[in-house]
Amino acid sequence: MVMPIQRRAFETKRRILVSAVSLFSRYGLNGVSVDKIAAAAQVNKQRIYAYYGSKTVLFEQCLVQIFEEVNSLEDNFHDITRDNLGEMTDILLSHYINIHRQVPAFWRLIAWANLESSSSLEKLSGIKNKSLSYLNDLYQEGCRRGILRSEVSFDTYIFNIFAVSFFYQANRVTLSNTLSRGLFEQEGLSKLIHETAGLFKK
Amino acid sequence: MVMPIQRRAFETKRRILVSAVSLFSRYGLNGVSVDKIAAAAQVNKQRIYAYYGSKTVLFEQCLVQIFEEVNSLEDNFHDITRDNLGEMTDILLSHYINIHRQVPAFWRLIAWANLESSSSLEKLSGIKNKSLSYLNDLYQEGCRRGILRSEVSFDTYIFNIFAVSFFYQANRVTLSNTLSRGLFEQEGLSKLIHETAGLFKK
Amino acid sequence: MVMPIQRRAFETKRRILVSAVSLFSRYGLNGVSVDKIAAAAQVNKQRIYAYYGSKTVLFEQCLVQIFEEVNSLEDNFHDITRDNLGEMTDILLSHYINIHRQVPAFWRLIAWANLESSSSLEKLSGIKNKSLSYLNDLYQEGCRRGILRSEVSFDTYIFNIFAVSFFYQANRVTLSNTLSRGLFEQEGLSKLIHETAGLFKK
Amino acid sequence: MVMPIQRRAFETKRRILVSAVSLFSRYGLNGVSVDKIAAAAQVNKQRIYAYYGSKTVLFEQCLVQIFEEVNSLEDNFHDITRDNLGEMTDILLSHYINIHRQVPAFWRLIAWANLESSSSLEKLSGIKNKSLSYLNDLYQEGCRRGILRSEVSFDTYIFNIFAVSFFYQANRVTLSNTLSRGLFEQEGLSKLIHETAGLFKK
DNA sequence: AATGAATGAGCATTCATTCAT
DNA sequence: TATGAATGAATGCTCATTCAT
Repeated sequence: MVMPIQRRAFETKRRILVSAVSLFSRYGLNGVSVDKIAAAAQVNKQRIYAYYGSKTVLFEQCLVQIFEEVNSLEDNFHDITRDNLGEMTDILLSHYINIHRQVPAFWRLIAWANLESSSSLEKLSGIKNKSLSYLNDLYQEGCRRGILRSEVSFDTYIFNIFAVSFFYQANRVTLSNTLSRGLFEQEGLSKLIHETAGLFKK
Repeated sequence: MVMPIQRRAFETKRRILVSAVSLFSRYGLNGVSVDKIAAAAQVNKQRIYAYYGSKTVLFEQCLVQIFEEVNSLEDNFHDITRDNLGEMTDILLSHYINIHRQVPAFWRLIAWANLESSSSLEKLSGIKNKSLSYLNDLYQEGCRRGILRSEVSFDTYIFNIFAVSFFYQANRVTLSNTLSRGLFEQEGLSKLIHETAGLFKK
Repeated sequence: MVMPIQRRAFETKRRILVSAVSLFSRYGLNGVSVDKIAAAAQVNKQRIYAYYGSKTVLFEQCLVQIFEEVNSLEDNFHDITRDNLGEMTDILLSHYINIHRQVPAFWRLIAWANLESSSSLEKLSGIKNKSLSYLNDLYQEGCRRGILRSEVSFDTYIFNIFAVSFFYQANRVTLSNTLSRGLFEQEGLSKLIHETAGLFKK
Repeated sequence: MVMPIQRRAFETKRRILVSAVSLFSRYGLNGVSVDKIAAAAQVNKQRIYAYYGSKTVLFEQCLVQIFEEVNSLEDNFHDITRDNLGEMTDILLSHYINIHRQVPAFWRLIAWANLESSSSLEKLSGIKNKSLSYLNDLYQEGCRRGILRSEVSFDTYIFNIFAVSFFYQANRVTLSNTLSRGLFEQEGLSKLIHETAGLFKK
């Protein structure tokens, strides 16, 4: 009693990707051997080359995969509505900081890619964050109503949010040695989020 | 006319460090072989082990080195005085973005360290940013005079500045594929700096 | 409008052989992968095993194939007749040198086979050169008439012709580095052919 | 009690070359793995790269080595003198056929090189056969005395001798299946040598 | 007849590190 | 202090061959 052939192949390919995301995010492109990915996926090494062509291509596919995964976690932005625009920034900051905490593969793969990729990663261009236009609409509404600062563009707004949440996770090791360590305890984080969110309120 | 033996050893050790900073920052701990560092420093490989013990220790020394280097570039904050507190944030943002552009080894080594270091990098603790207390004084003065927002702590202030400048450089590759590419042209950057600085003004 | 199934199989088998001859002659038994033959023949790899059993057997079939091909090119020896026996050797030398130039797969496969084959290549025994007896008759006639040297047997005669023409092509790379390079220009070749042919004339 | 370091290294390098000549001549560039050479030479694989750089370069060095070896076996041409010019060709033919029999690595490496080398093997240019000018002198003398055919140039003469002796060894496998098998028995060979030598006598 | 999936061994080359001088 | 020699384990990738459909 065997699996239908396409499904089996599909699962093999999937298993490779899952293992690769996990390993690449931890150790980076150069830190992981194809052998180890194959072992982790319980797959013959050759399958990796049959399905992905090269280690580098596999790495890029991992990036695409993690972006899609994280994108699909953002449906809950619909709890931000016209009625609680004042808390929008708090919600977004908390959301992204949480994402980076719960899906560390996200910031890690991004960081590895920025360091190790010589290529232009054009495959990512296709994965536009679908929430952005929705958030933009809300942001404009907030400005109109005088809740948010209309002299600050949405581009700057979202950039700051991304920057703060990414930086907070991605630079823990160095930051906790160079800035105050309190930042990484619950109280410090709350203060950071609250005060940063305040920056955008009128 | 030969160099005294201690001085010669010192220069050898130094040459190793300089080459290592350059190579590690570009290719990371795993991306660089000891052979290549030795070749770049025009030094026998064994010298590296004699002076630094292991590749990992050498990498950590590179981090310390780059932090010290960058710290020494910050003297010029003395052009921020009580008379131009309104432009303080613009100056700081521009300064750090410039540093990251001119000394890419800085953010790169930091990024590698955050990804690759399992250790706690305690050696960095010693290198407190000596400018911070000076900037803190200025910031408090700005708040008192009503130029800056007194409900925002200095911790949050400096964190945001570090985050924005680091993120801007370190995530170029992925950002230019996922956010607007205009960000990385002159006009986009000016807008980002100006609007971000505005956030901190009352 | 589909091909009858047997004919289709026949063509598949043929396509494999043609691609294999081309690749094996260029890169040898060890230099060619079954995958590449399959790709060149636009055939599933498994077909090769179905039709030929193994890579080695396929290689031997290529040898047989090229011998048959070259044999079929020799009909034109009928332009050697009793009336121009004096030019017989010139014609033969030119002919074989031309063959080796135009069908390099011939000498190459022969050379590979002599180097790589541990087996005795008995399959080749069946392919006797059908021109040989015809040429033998002409040679004897030439001897009788005093045009050729009757103290030289036909075996020696034909061996010399094969040797010179084969060696000329098959050792170009090393010869042009160890003997005179002029050999491989038009003039040098003409001289070689003319003088060698002269050896056999009385 | 250890060997002086340079001598030890020299022997290591030598051992690699000897093993490589033996293996490459038998199985060709593609048929031999660096691992096997290292094992045969009882040497760490890395040494091969330290001393020769790559498998290809090592192969080329093997060619150079075998040419030098064979060249050094030719001193005995001094048994050809002005007194036995009539037997010169017999002696040369026997000599080279013997060389190819006793040092099969010679013709085999040459054959592999002609098949596998994409490069131009310019390293061989340096190793001009030092006997050639000596033989040329004798040949001219033979012509003057009316023993040899003055209408045949030395170039053609030596080419024929090289061709026959090489072809006789290098094409055994295919020849014994396509021409008469008697060639490769003692009697057949004697006849071939005697009759071929006769071609060059007046 | 034909195909994609799968495998285990092998490949050329490089690595971090230690040894001997 | 400085160096070349040496090592054993990886590394990314390919191979000939077989299996399942």
